[in-house]
Formats: sequence, structure tokens, C-alpha cells
Amino acid sequence: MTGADQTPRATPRRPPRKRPDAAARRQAILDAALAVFAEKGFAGARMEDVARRAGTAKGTLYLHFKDKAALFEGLVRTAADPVLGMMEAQVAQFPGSTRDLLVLLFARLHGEIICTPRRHIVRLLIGEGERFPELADFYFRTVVARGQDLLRAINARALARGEITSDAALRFPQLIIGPFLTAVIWIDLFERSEPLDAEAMLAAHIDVVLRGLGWRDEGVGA
Amino acid sequence: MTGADQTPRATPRRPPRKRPDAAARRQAILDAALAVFAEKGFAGARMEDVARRAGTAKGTLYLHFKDKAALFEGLVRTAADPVLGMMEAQVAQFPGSTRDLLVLLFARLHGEIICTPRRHIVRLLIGEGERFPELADFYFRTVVARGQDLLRAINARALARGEITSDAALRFPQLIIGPFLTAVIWIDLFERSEPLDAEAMLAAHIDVVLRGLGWRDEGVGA
DNA sequence: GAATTATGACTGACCGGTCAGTTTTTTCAA
DNA sequence: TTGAAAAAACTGACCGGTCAGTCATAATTC
Repeated sequence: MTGADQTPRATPRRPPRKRPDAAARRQAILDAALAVFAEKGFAGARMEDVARRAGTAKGTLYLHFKDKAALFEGLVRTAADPVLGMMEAQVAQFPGSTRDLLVLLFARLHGEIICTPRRHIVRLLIGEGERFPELADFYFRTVVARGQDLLRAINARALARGEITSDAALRFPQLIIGPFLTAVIWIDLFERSEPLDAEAMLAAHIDVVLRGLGWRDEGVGA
Repeated sequence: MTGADQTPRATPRRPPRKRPDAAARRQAILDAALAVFAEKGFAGARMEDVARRAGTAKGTLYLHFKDKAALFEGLVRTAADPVLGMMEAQVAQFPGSTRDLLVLLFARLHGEIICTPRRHIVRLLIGEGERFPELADFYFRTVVARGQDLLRAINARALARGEITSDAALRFPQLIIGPFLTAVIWIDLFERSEPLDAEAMLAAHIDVVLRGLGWRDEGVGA
């Protein structure tokens, strides 16, 4: 912290810390919430634990979020939005082959989600989604639908460039994202029982799925 | 329990018992538990609801299961075991092509899991598994490890028959099962937002993945 | 009538959300 | 510049409700 105006410990009633501004505090709450929700699930997470970890009192949480569900929603929104935005931008102006594009995107998914606490959000949503339909709907609109559009765009691009021949992934983008989901789940649940090299698995997935969609190295026109 | 010394005074024909026998009651509890856990999640499920649905009092539950976690464990065990056993038997003596075998297995997964309340167990496990490590370990041993062995056996068989050339699915059985998981999750969470024809998706998956693994229609030897 | 099985009221712990009170920051008149 | 009051931010004890698990009692069986 700021070393200049540190007050001596003589007066215990006086917290020397300056108040963080609203945005910083909100972010601290979200960070704490991610950790606690990830560890305990939605129902099992205690608001008091979130508060303690964020360095605030419980009441303060309710100045920033209406209730527990709103906190969770805020969590999903802030975690997913930047990653998706970045990917959309990259797809929109990627010059190289579709294979290189997929390699890049899965590397992003690996680095930004699988290897970070963000992956817990995915698993959390899966577990709690059915009990909170409005949350599942929100997640569908905010993340899933956008992700599907992204995958469809990639597939349409590959078809147009003559790199692949099958439209299966256009009809079922789930076929592309499935192993990523599996990896997220595996790491959280079974890593202790049997470690998984997610990066190698996703690389194998790209190979298999592209070949399965009729991959030709240079495309039809080149 | 020896058959020789039947109770002298009792009527030889068993009068219809008013109380259901232990096994039937246990099954009734498990059926009720599946419904309630599926709807509310582990933490949200109330033991009293399970009891009411099973037609017993709450205390009776504790005559059959030590606590809530033991009930959940019993649920996982009884739901998964028969399906896996059936599949193992089928794979062990299947005469036809690997494609036909995969079609058959995914049809089973569709009919026995995706289309039944059993699919909720999968989703439940994903959501709650990290909070109950011993449950995740149990599930891994009971279901996941067996499923992997099954998939590896299928892939080894296909390689041996010269039907495919890639060993990717031997190294990562997750690539085969991924879309099935995705389908389970999708149906529970997003069916309302965007319906998914799981059967068609799994059919497309088989096509893509077999082609991706280097499928040859007749195998090398035939 | 003894043994087994079932019951459901009860208990103790837990937790989301509130709010009266406290501390910090801002405002503004002198 | 000052300092006093108003506004804003924060706190945590508390409340109301929930629920897993218990156990004294009752019902059924043999």
C-alpha cells in the first residue's frame, strides 16, 4: 500500500487504509466471488466468505449487487465478455488458413479459460443453470449464442475458401466446442485421478475434426 | 434362514405384506432421489421432499442411507452401472464394423441417458463434483474409467481391423465422448433457447470423427 | 409380546439479507 | 483555510427462515 502515510499501530480504531474507489471495490468483490463460487458452488458459497475475501463487510456486497444471483450474473458477464470480444475481433480480420485460425482460437481458450479460474464459471453454470433458468438464458444470450455465431462464421469461411467440404460444423457448432467443454470438466473433476494434457488433446481435436470435415491443405482455389 | 426349519405356525403362502420389502423401498427412495436431485441440485434437494416422493417419512431414509451424500452416491451407482455393463457386453462380442458399433453405442447413450432423467446425474456430477472430491473419485472409478476403457477397446479394435489409421482416439478417448457430454448439457440448459436434435448431432459426430481418424469403408484386410 | 420397521416433531446449526449505527469523504459558509 | 454539517460509504449484529439429522414413540410383523 501507500507507505507514506502509514499510521502507527497505537490507535487500533483507526484503519489507515484509504477507501478504494467504487470500481476497484466492485472488482475486488467479483474476484472474491469467483474464488468462493468456484470452490463451493452457487448454493454453497457464503456471502460472508465472499465479503471477507474481498476485504469488506457483508453489507457492502449489497451496495454493489442486489443479491446473490446478481453477484453471480455480474461474475459471468465480466469474465466471459472480454474473452469473447477478443476472439470475435480476431476472427473478423484473420488473414491465414482456417487451420491456423482454429489453432489460435483454441490456444486462447486454453490460455484464457482452461488455465485460469475462469474455467470454474463454465462448470458452475452447467451445475446450477437448470435451477436458475433466467441465469441460463442470460448465459445463452451473452456467451453461447455469440460463441456459436463465431464458430459458424469460421466454418462458413472455411467452406468459402474451399478448405473443407462438409457443412456438419455449420449445422452443429457443438461438435467443434465439445472437447473444450470436456477438458474444462476433466481438469476440475478428474485431474487428480488421471491428468489430462488439454493442449495436446485440443491439438488432436483440431486435426481430427478438420480431416473429418474434408480438409484440403491449400483450399480449392489456391 | 435355512430352508429346512420353516416357521411351524406361519402360513406357507406369504400373505401380501403391507410393508414393501427392503429392496423395493430402497429402490423407491432412489427413484425419488433422482427426481429431486435432478430438479434442485445436491445442496438444494431437501431430504423431506425425497421422503415424501418416495412415500415414506424422512427418518426412513436414514435407515437405508447414512446421510445425504451416501444417498447421492447410491444414486450414481445404481443409475450408471447397468448401462455401462450392457455396453461392455455388447462391445465384447460385436461382430460388425466399428461404424455400426459406434452407431449402436451412441443410440444407447441417446436412448438410455439423454432421453431419460439419468442425464441429470451427469450434469449434477459436473456441478457438484469438485465440492465432493470423494464423490468425484468414486464416479471416476465407477463410470469414467470404465467408459474410457470401453472407448479405447473400440479404437484398438478399429485399428486392428484396418478401419482407421489414427490413434488419436486411443490417446484421447475424450474426443469421442465430448459431443455426448455437450448434448447432455445443452438439453438441460439451453433447450428452451435453441432446441438441439441430439440424435442428428451424434450421427454427424460419428461421420466426422471416423473420417477424421482415417476411416476406410471395408478395412485393410477385407 | 418381542423384535423390527417406520414416523414426524424437534433441535441445533446455518445463512441470506437488513438496517441502525459508525466512519470517511465532500461540500460550503465563514 | 477551516471546520462543521451533510452525504456517502461501510459495518456487523441480528432476524427470520431453512433444513439435515435425531429420537422417543407408534405401528407392524412374527
